Order: sequence, then C-alpha cells, then structure tokens
Amino acid sequence: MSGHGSAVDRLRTQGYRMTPQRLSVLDIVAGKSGHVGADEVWNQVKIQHPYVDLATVYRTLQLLKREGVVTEVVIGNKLHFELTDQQNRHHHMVCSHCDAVQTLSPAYLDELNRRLQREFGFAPDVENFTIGGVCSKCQTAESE
Amino acid sequence: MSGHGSAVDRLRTQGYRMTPQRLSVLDIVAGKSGHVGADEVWNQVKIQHPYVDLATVYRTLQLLKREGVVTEVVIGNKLHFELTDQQNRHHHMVCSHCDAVQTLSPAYLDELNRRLQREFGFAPDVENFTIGGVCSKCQTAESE
DNA sequence: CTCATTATTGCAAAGATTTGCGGAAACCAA
DNA sequence: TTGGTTTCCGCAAATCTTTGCAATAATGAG
Repeated sequence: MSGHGSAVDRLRTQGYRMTPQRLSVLDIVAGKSGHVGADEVWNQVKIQHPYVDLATVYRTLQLLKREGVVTEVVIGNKLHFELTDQQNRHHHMVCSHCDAVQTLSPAYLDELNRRLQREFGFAPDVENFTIGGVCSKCQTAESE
Repeated sequence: MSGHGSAVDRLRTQGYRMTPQRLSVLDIVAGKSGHVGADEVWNQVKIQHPYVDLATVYRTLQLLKREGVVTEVVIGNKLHFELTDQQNRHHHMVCSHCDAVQTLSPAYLDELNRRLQREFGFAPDVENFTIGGVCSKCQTAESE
C-alpha cells in the first residue's frame, strides 16, 4: 500500500518469514507519516491482531531496523520508528527539553561518515543516528 | 584527589548540596580511568556507604552529567559514565557488535556542531555524543 | 501429504532506568 | 540553638525494553 511492498519481498528473499504479525507492524509504521512510538505501534497492531504480544512488536521493530526498513529515533527515553524513505533520507535532531524533532539532511553527516570510515575503519550507523541537544526555542526560553 | 575538587566547589556554589552520597558517586567515577557502568558505580559506592540506593546513584549521575562533570557513554543497552576531562575532551564510537569503544577527537564534530548551531540554532550535546556503528574488526569478521 | 527441521511467537520474567512520595538531612535566618 | 524552608534520599512501584523458553507455525525434502 504505502510503497513498502518491495521491502517485504526483499525480506522474504533473505529468508525471513513474513508472518501476519510482522506485516502488521510494518503496515502501521508505514502508515504513519512521521515517527511512531513502540507502544503506539502495539496498540494499532492489536486492533487487527489482538493476540500479538508487545515483545513480538519490539522484536519485529528491531528486525526491520537491522534490515534498514525502518529508522529508529530516540525521543526522550522512548524508542520511535519511521519507515526508511530512500528517496528522502534524513537524520534527526531531538531536543532534550521539549522532545521536538527536527530532520537533518544526510549532507551534514557525509564528511563525518567518510572520515570515520576512512581513518578508523569504523562504519557509523548514520541511518539510525539521532543527535540530542537543545532546540532554538528552548535555548531562548532558558536564558530568560 | 583525582582533580575533581573544583567540580565539587562549583556544584556547591550553584546551590547543590554535596552530600556523602553524591561525593561518593563522583569519587568512584573519577577514580576509574575509563567509563563505568551505573551498576558498577553502585557496587563501589556501597562498599563505603552500604545504605545508598540505586535510584540515588542514577539521579546523581544524571545531575553530574547535566552539570558537565561526567560524560555519558551508551554501550549496548547500558549507560556508562566517565569523568569529563576538559584537558582531553573526546567523544565515543561504540561498536554495536562487540561493544568496543573508541574515542574520537572533538575536531571531528566541530564542523557539524557549528553548522547545527548556526543554521538551525540547535545546540547539540556533543559532550555526551555517542555514535554507534560497526568497528573495523567486526566488519572484517562479518564478511567471512 | 507427511515428517523433520528451523524460525517465530506468546508468555513470563528479568533488566535497566525513571518516578512519586513521605521522611530525613541540609541550609538559613533570627 | 531553634524553627522553618528547601533539597535530597530511601523505598517502592512503574516504565520501557530485552531475553529465555516451551509451544506453535512455516518451510522444505522425500
């Protein structure tokens, strides 16, 4: 539906069994325009498949993350996920004060990415990269 | 002892009460050359102050982090901490396969830091910045 | 189709970290 | 000192996420 059919095929080809549980989790994440918390994914999944366990949701999300299908965003102390959009890749800046999320073009990480790879042989997981900090709004609010 | 006395003074000046619990937590972290897990901090603290609660350790570590006295390093699914060394600042790269930690000179983040600040007004918390990925050792091991 | 093999799930429990709350400790002014 | 105020702590419980395990479901060979 939301253009993640190819991901399903790819996962199947890789030997994963695309069970109703997994398909449902992926559908929920793909159906949201932004990021979704793990608990919200679970709540949505349960509407169609009431027996699905939260552990399965977490395991599926980790699997989808590992395979590059979804991107993880750490907001506050909670994990959120969104469908990885290859046509519109981006990273995330999260404000530790108000939990606001801003997106960041991959260009900003290109150089760091290359340098870590070249100079240390370290392959950073830029896809699931979230940088914390304080957004401009909260900075000005703080200094009052 | 380990050169964190000035931090204690500063915290006191800021209005924090430097209780035995807090001093003990700081002492333990400062006494280690590298990073320490929260649970290990607790175990060490309990040797001198057996009644100290784990929640207090966590609260203190967060306080020290907030005030820039210690740096947080996310390793696997656990939080580690080390004394912030202003003379030898560095960030961390953590391998998601083997949990190995490499340090990274601040120079690598300077440009990103400035750009986020300048272009978005976003003040990234580079101090407690940990970037995940796969280290060179695990990369070669993977491709076999 | 049947059997053997392997992957996946639900369930329950463990782990790691955070939070609410009443009491204790620290601080400050008189 | 003493009393009043604020901060901090221990305790217990909650929250979020991960993990072990036995049962179930999917897969592939014969």
